[in-house]
Amino acid sequence: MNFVFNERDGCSKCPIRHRAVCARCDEDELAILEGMKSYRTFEQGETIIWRGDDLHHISSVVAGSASLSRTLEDGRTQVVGLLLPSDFIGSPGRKAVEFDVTAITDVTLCRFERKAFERLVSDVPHISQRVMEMALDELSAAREWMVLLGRKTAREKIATFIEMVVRRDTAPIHQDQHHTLPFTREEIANFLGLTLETVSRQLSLLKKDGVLAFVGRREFTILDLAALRDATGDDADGSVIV
Amino acid sequence: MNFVFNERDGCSKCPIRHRAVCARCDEDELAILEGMKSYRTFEQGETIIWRGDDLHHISSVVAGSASLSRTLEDGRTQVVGLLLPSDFIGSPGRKAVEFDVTAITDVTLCRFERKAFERLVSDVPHISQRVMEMALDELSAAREWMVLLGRKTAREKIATFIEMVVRRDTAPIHQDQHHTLPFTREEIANFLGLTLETVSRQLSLLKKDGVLAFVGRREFTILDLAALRDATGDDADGSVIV
DNA sequence: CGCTATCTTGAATCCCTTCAAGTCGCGTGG
DNA sequence: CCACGCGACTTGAAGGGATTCAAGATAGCG
Repeated sequence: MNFVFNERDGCSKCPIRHRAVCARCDEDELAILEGMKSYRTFEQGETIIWRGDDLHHISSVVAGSASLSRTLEDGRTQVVGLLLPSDFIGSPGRKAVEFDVTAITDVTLCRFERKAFERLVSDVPHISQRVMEMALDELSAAREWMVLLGRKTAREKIATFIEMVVRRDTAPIHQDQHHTLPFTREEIANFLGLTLETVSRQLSLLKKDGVLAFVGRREFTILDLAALRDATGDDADGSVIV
Repeated sequence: MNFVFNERDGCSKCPIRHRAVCARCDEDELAILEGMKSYRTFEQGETIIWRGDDLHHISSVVAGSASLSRTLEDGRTQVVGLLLPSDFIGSPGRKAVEFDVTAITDVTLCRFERKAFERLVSDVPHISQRVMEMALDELSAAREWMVLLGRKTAREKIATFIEMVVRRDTAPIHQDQHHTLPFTREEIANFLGLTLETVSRQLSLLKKDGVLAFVGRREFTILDLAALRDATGDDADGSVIV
């Protein structure tokens, strides 16, 4: 299941073939997409598109990760979404993007010219069905995050974040597994609506409380999964309804 | 353009005909929907569906308004969305709802049995296209709200909220127009991630600063639109990208 | 006209931020 | 190989904005 991305390969060998906007397409439809797509890469830290920029393409993240964020005039910034492989950038029907998109790691995008993609949305039901599914999933995730931003304490935010990172890595979650934080303290802070100092302090507290153990600054293991779950503020059952 | 809802009328006379999930449907498709729909009403304050409940229907709000919210174990609650006429409740493809849905005013829903609606999503492209559009719009709105919840001060939150309420009423916005807050202080607080006392205090401050004038507790006019805009923390241009 | 839910205002507290000073760790170049 | 330098991180102390707790005021309704 571990594909390595190679531009030369056709769509059928694409690592996100079964999760991206093309997931429901059959071979014939895939052939159409094949003729329309182009790739572009961005380096870590590079801005992929600025808020307000004209939206020439609808893109899917093939490899790497990116963030969606908004920065207020005085510099406060809030991350409103993470884009992982298979997630898409840009909305069909919108001429501009509403958030800054920044490459967290090196990123490869599979892009479609926007007008052409909008025709696909009209003509190929499998496309609109899949985009609908993905948008509804994103919407759920965004609302879940709103609860965190609006009502959770710093400790609960951090615990929820750690649990999310770990769940991305492995399912089901076990104790004593090794994990890596793929973000700086500042990125975590902008994601959780905190300052980087508070993030640092709360991580230290979780460490002091014997919930997490750190090896270096980014590598950690969970020592007490129950305590971590408890600290999230969510219901005991895990709060994840699929 | 001001339809009054009457169950006896067919879909073509429905007040949300051109905005709801059926917006893109032609007359033939509408005839199918006509045979599948049923109405149900809820009284103000009534819970329409609880988080975790089985989702038997996909519904559209025809009249009235409802809120989507989550309540943590200790009672903290966060409103994650407002449902106004034409907005839908429930996601095709999901067996349960993830948030509590509560009637803010008396509410009338137009409902489709979920399984049947999911077949529509597969068979009628105009449905999936429209749901896709609506989900993408909701997603944008949710992300915009995440910025507010994560990074704005109490004053900025209140100013943004007032501006939103006013924009719903009238476009373009003028000073000295009369408006009504359709929520209690507590509902506003749960929407903004604040306490009701803070909401009250900030409204009093805006009044003292000559930005708003109140007639009673819910009725107000804008005295200084520029100051209100300024207080939102958003860019001068209004931040609304369509 | 009085009752009650809603709202306002005050005072104390607390959690997070801000400001400031280090420490750590990693890559680079001597 | 180690010193150096710099970005990332940690920790402390002070400050502030929002919450909490506690009275009252107001308005809308029977």
